Amino acid sequence: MNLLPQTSTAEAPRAATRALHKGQQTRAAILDAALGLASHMGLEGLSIGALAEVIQMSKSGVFAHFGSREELQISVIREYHARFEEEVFFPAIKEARGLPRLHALFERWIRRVSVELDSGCIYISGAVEFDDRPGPVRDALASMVLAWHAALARAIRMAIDGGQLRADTDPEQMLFELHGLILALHHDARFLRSPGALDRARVGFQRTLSYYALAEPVPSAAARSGRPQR
Amino acid sequence: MNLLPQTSTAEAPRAATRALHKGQQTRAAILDAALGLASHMGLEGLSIGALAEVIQMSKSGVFAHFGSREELQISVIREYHARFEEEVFFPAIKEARGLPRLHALFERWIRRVSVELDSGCIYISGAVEFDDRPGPVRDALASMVLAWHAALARAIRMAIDGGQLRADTDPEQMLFELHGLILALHHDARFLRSPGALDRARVGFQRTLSYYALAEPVPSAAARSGRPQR
DNA sequence: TGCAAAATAGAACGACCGTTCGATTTCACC
DNA sequence: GGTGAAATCGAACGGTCGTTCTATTTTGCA
Repeated sequence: MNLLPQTSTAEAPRAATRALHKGQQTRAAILDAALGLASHMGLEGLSIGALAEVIQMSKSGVFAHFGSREELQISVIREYHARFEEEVFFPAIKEARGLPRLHALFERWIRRVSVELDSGCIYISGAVEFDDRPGPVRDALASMVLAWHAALARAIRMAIDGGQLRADTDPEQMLFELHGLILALHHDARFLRSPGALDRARVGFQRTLSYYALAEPVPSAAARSGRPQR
Repeated sequence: MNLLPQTSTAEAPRAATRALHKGQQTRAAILDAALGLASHMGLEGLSIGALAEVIQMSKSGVFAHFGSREELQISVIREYHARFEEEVFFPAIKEARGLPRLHALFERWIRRVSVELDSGCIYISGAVEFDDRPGPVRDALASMVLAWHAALARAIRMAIDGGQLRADTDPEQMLFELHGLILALHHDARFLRSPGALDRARVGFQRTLSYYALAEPVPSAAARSGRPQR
């Protein structure tokens, strides 16, 4: 059973048996604060000065742990990835293959995105911030997102193989639509503060499922009356 | 027939009959460049210095036209709104009520979002940038987005009244799902640079339509086998 | 053509940014 | 308990930011 990519928190000491050295535990504290800060201000809005103030450390003290702002951003992405795995992926993977697992993945994904307290989804905000900005940060972000999408596609494919979804289901297409529900949820809940968004995402999930679980291929009936203009 | 909110470019001169005074045409040129810049760097990344360089003017010269950066951002939002109206809303509203109009709205919306040359959608990037930041910029953005959503909901409602969509269709729910397709398209096309995204959005639209145009209420059949964990 | 008004330029401001460097403190281990 | 290494600090750097002033140029109209 394959997981998302390597979870190891970057460069762990060779002898990882001993308790955390001082440096690593403050580094963890910094990352924790950075994660909260980045989810509010975005990865681009994350500044070392503001971070130092939250942590109650000197700017240079914080800086020394990462060597550059870019490396800090990447570390934040990796930390988010690790938490995402722990809160969404690992619990859901324990469910039985097929629809139960797919449902668990979606339901936990929904909750991760719609928490309003802290932590807007860095995958989503990062995708918008870096869609025009090549570089290592974008690469790190993209690889994490792609890994997560691949995990979802795998779950969909298992439901197909198990006969719970139509055999002609295109996993990428279905994933596209489910991902859309998540993004709409994020938009309506976080930006518009629309209270019903969470349930709309759930309804959309059931509606999508009800289609791909159907027997006959495509009820193309009345849908084709609205045609494109060219 | 109601349009999106007032289109008037902010404060036009009382005697608007005459040709544009010098100030207004440079203001228009500035806004044009600002729009291009903001769609690449985001509204928060839009800086007066960079803008002045593009326009080949002094920083203070640019600044004088808006009085503050915030007012510049709001002006950019209004300008984007006007262009969005012109490229998406007005042409589509000429189509016959019901599915043809709804389809035209969606198709033009899709194209507006997926152009890769310039102009990422400011509605989408702005929503992510300002979902945690109250203030006049966020308010302006939200009111434009809500107006656009209201226009779409109206089009959906007309299709229901015309008998082209099921009578029990929830317009807000259907809008939520269509909006999700747009957001997924924006994500996959712009961030992941996935080439098939445009067609996936179109397929998703037809699939959504095929459901809401169906006769019987809900084929709840096999869809309920995956249950939430609480 | 001349003149008030509008538009633009240029320099300067305080603030924050990421980063560097050398001094100093704190830690881990023999 | 001492000692070398690791962690942290504080000051300073060059740069960009939005904004404010005061000149200077350009415009529109009598």
